[in-house]
Amino acid sequence: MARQLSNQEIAHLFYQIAEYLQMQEVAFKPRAYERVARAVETLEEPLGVIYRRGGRKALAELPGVGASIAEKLEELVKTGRLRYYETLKRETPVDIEGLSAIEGLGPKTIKVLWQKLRIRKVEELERAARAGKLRTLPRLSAKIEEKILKSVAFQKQRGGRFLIGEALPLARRIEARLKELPQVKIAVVAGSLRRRRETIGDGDILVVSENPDLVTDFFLKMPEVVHVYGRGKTKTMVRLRNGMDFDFRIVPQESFGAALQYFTGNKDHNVALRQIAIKKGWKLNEYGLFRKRKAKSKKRKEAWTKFAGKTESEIYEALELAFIEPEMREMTGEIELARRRFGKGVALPGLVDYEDLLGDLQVQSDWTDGASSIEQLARAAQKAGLSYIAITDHTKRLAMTRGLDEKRLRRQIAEIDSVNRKIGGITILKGTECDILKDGTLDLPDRILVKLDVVGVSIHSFFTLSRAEQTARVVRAITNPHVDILFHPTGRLLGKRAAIDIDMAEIIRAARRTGTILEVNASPERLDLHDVHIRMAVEAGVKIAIDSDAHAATHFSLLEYGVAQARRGWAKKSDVVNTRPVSEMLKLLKKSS
DNA sequence: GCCGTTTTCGGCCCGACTGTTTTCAGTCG
Repeated sequence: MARQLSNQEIAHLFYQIAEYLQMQEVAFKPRAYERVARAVETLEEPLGVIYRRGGRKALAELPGVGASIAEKLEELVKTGRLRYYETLKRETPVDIEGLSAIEGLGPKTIKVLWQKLRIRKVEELERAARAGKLRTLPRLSAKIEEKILKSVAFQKQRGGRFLIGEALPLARRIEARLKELPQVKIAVVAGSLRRRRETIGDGDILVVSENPDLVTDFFLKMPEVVHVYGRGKTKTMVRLRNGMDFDFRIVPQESFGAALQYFTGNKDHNVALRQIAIKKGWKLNEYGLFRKRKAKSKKRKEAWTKFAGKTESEIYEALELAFIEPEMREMTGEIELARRRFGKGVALPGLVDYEDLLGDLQVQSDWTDGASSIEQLARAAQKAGLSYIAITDHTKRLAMTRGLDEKRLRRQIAEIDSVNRKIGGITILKGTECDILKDGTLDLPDRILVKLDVVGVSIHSFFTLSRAEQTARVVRAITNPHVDILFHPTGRLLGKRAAIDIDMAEIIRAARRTGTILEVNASPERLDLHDVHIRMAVEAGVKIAIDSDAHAATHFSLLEYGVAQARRGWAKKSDVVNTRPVSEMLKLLKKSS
C-alpha cells in the first residue's frame, strides 16, 4: 500500500501542475487546478478518508472537481503517485515552487531560464545571476539580475507565514500612525488580516486621501520599511523589517467601499461577486460597480457609469446579497447563504461579536505555569470587561508546570473562596485543566472534580497515537459526567506542532451526546478548534467556549483572536456559552443538567 | 478542466506596476 499523501501535499502537487500548465500557455486549466488545490487545502478530512467513504463520486462532489480531476485524485489516493504530474515534471524538471517564490519570477520566465540556461533550482539561478548570464536573455537585464539576487536573499531569511497575533498588532500600529496624518481621511487594515485568518502571508492597508504622494512618502519613510518592491499612484509594495510584505493602497473617497471589498478578498469570493455582476450586465472592480451607459454616438466604444462603491454594504446590496462579514468571505457557501437571506433583514448568520464575551473559562495562575496570581488575574479580567473567569491550572501529570494534585487543588479552592470574598464585581470560578491520560482516564479522581465549577480536559502527551486510538481516548474522557469542556481539541501549535490525528466528526458526535462543550482556544499559536471544525460543531448543535488560555494578567486581550476564529466558523452568540451571565452559563454545564 | 438563476457549449475577474518597451508582456494580488 502506498504511503498516504496529506491534503497539503496533494495541494502542493496541484499548484505545481498549474504552474506547469501556465508555462505551456495552456488557457484556463491552470485556474482549474489551482482552485482544486485551494479546496483540498481547506478540507477538514483527509482525501483518502473521503475516497474510502464515497469513492470517485465523492471526490467529484468537491468544488471544482470534475471527471478528469476526480480520476487524478483517485490515482493519488490509491497509489501515492500521479503519472500526469510526473510527465510534466519530466518535460521541465525544475523546482517550480522554489523558483516561483522568487519575486517577479513567473512561469514564462522560468521556462526561458530552463530552455536557454538549464536553470532548475534557486541555487543555479543565483549563480547565473551573479555571473551576469541572465542579461543575455530577452526581457532580462542587469537590473533584473540585481532584483532576483535581492529576492533570493529575502527568500532565505523569510520564515513563511506570520501568526495573526504578530501581524495584526503590527498592522494596527501602522494604521494608527497613518490616521494621525491630517491628509489621511481613512486608514484601515484589509486583506487576510481583516478576514482574521489564523496566519497571514502579506499585510494590506487601505487609505483614503486626496494627497496620495505625500501619504506614500510618509509610508515609505516608516522605520519598519526595509525594501520597496514598487511604488505607484495607488499601490505601493514593501518588505518590513520582520520579513513581512505589506501592500499599501490609496483610493478616492467615492471608491472606498468597493476598494475595501476588493482588497479584503478572498480571491475566490471576489471572483464570485464579479461573476454575479457580469450576469447582471455590470462590471465590478476596486473602484465601484458600473453599468453600461447608453451609447450616444457609435464612436465611443465603451462607456460605464458607476452606481455603487462608496460603502461595502452598497455593493452587496446591489448584487442582491445580504451583507457578508469579512470573516466569512472564504468562498465556503457564504454567497449562497447571502443570496437566500437577501432582503429578509437578517444578518448572516448573526455572528458572535467582539463585545459579547462575559467570561473566560480557561486561565492558568502562578499555582502552575502562569505568571500572575489569582487576584491579579481576576482584577485584570475585570478591567478587560469580563464578569467571571475560571481558574484552570494544570494537573500533576504535567510535572514541568508543577501541575496540581488533589491536595493542592483543595487548597486552591479555599484560596479562590478567599479572593472571591476579597474582591467584588467579578466571579472567580474553580476549575481545572485536567490531563487526559493515555487510556482516556483523567489525571484527577472524580471526588475532587465534583467540587469544581468548571472541569476542562486536554491532551498534553501521546500526540502520535493512531486516529482510532486517539479518538477513543478523547471520547472516553469527555464521556466522564464531570467533564464540561474539551480544551484545545486538536493540540496543534501553529508552525510548530501538527494537530493530533483524530476523527473530529466523531468527537463532535460524542460532544453532542454527552453535552460536552468544545473550546475555541484564543491563543494565537493554537486557535484550536479551527474554523472548519467550529462550523461542524455549531451545525451539530454543540456549544463552544472561547477562552484566552491566559498565562498572565495581560493575556485577556487575546480573546479577540478567539472571537475572530469563532466568527470564521460561523458561530452565533447563542452558540458560545461564555457570552452568557455566569449563572446561565453554569446551567449549560453537565452537572446542572 | 469546470460549470449552469441566460448556457451541457462557450464562456471563464480585472486592474496596477515594472521594465524594456515605442504599445506591451509578465507578474501580482
